Amino acid sequence: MDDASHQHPVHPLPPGRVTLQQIAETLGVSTATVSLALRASPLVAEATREKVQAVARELGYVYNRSAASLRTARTNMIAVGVNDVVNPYFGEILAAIEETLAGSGHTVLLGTYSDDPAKQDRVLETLKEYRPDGMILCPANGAGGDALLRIARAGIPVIQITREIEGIGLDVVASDDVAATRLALDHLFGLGHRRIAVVGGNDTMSTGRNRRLAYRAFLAEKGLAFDPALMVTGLGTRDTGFAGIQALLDLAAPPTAAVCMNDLIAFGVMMGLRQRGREAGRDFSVVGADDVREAAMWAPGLTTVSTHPSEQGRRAGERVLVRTVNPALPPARIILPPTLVVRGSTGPVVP
Amino acid sequence: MDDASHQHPVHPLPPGRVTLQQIAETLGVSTATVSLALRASPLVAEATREKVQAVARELGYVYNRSAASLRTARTNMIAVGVNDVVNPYFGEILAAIEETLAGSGHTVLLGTYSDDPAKQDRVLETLKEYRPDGMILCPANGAGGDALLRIARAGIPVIQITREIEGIGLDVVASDDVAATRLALDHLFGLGHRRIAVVGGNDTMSTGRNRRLAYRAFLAEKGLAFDPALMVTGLGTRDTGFAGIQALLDLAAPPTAAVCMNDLIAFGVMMGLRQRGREAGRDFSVVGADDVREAAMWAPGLTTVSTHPSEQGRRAGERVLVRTVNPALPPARIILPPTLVVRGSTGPVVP
DNA sequence: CTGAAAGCGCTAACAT
DNA sequence: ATGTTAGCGCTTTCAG
Repeated sequence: MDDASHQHPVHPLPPGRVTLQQIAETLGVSTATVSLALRASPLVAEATREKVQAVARELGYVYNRSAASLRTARTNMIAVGVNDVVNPYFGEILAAIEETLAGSGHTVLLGTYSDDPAKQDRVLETLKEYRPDGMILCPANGAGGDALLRIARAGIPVIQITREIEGIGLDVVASDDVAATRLALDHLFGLGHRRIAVVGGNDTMSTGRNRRLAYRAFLAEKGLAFDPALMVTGLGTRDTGFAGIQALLDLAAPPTAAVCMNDLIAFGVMMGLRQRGREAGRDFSVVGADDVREAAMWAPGLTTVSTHPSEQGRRAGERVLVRTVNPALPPARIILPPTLVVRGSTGPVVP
Repeated sequence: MDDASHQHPVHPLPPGRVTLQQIAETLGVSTATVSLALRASPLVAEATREKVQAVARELGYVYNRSAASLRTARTNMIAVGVNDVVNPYFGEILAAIEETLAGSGHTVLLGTYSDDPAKQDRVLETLKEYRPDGMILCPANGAGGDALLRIARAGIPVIQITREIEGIGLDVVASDDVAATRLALDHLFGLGHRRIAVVGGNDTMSTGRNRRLAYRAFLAEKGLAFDPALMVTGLGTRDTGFAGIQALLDLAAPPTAAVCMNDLIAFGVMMGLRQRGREAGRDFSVVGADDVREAAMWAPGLTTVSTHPSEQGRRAGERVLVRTVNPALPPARIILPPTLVVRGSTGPVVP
């Protein structure tokens, strides 16, 4: 009787894939042994382990993580959701996360949503179906907490990064927005600036809200009047900075300095200044935020408040792994202290 | 008799996850019906479909892709392997790939390997185990074709992007290196430059090799002597450019212009020039390659040969999906024509 | 239009 | 130290 012709009554899937089973049959051992041997378990004899691994290599065996995941309910994937990977800030965060996770055998599943809450919800829903062991997310501008909470309730650890939906009780890794704002404003104040604009941000995300509140608190503290015309709302793009500085310079009483929500905005401001025949650091002072690599490369170099993006990524990676092991941990807010980096784009006020 | 206490003799996995089975039981239908209903199959009655979807939502059901993948041998994941996501060139490629794939229901699984062939091999081996439906890879500098071929032989479509291991018969999406080099050199030659350096690249990857050959061919064609001192070897980083231009300016007969392997190198060259009190476009001409977003933002703007990174990403994404559907397609080389973008960093030769 | 049954490839009890 | 067995959650024949 020809066994081979009978053992697979239907075979709709592409044949030829090597499985544990086949290794087991080739060697006349059980699949359990092969499974253990491939994972170098001490339960299996040295000699068998070597034989199994040799045959596996010979047959071109490739471990099937889908199958293992179904059994173990772990995927070794961590989903990362950010707005935009071209933005160097998110690029640095993503790179740091990827590097941290790779070190402990985890792989990044990536989703992006361009600061669009509806798209964010769709993307996160999909990522969830892959059953990642955890997720690291930067909430889209204006997004509510529902999507994140649904994920957490499905048993997947969620780490918020950079921005936070307040009060939903999920881990956060971010930079201290209030401290960052104060660092920038203190620096400019010390240089003699009194009319200081804030460019970018809005009140629909935590960073914008916190920093704008800190700005108003600072003004109040120094006895300076708040002028709404000095607060330019906008997303964190070069365009926001470029357009923003034009409007500010057209004011009857223009500012002498600007604090920007991020470095990209600051680059836009510096370009806009140059177009108006002015030079950052000489005629006008500009402070950025984040300290992306590019900030040091500009001429003049950009004075900025570093929010340590790589460090944020690393910490978020570490945190998600911790939560993977111990899901019951109480929520943590890991708020990194920002640092002022003084370069050439700021200088004493000119009358 | 209490059924609930007997139906699961062992239950080592965390309980409480909602499955198809549970939806089926709640409604008194079969899992097959639920499965079809959730995917909106026309085989199932409108009314049942609605009931099923309502219950699914109510119970907080989350589709388990690991389970589906095990059954269907498709994961809807595409693995992307690049050297470094902080590099804006790869950032743009990655973003374009992600966007293209998301449009057709595929998710990106990310791996990076910092131009290290050994790390590349490890990363690719891991990515392979997730059984992505396809892979888009930029080979590490100096890597051989074995790793890529092993993946292809395991039945996973492989698309090489930007760089290529020649002669292994796998799809490629890239820019025309020879044309790019000619575009840059013709531009400089037309401006009167005769001593033109080439900064960055090496002979262990296709782009470097091709462009350096094209450089020598151009010199020969124009009857210019080849001076090895004008060919600076190095990776595609700002540092390579910064150090490279210093060495070039120290030469007894320094060049009057430089063609760089990519924009990052060109930025480094421009910084190095500035440090020596020279200005790109006035005292020395610099041409980059790739046209990353940042190139337009410099002052002066960088003249560069665009290799259309977003377009490469988009095409690679489309190609991998095509191959997913039809794996037997003959290998294609999709070579995009580069474009010269003239900005301020080049000018007539100064004596 | 719906149900029954088998099985994707792996791991974890448990038994030997 | 190794084998037996069951089952993770889904999709797909095939029957009705």
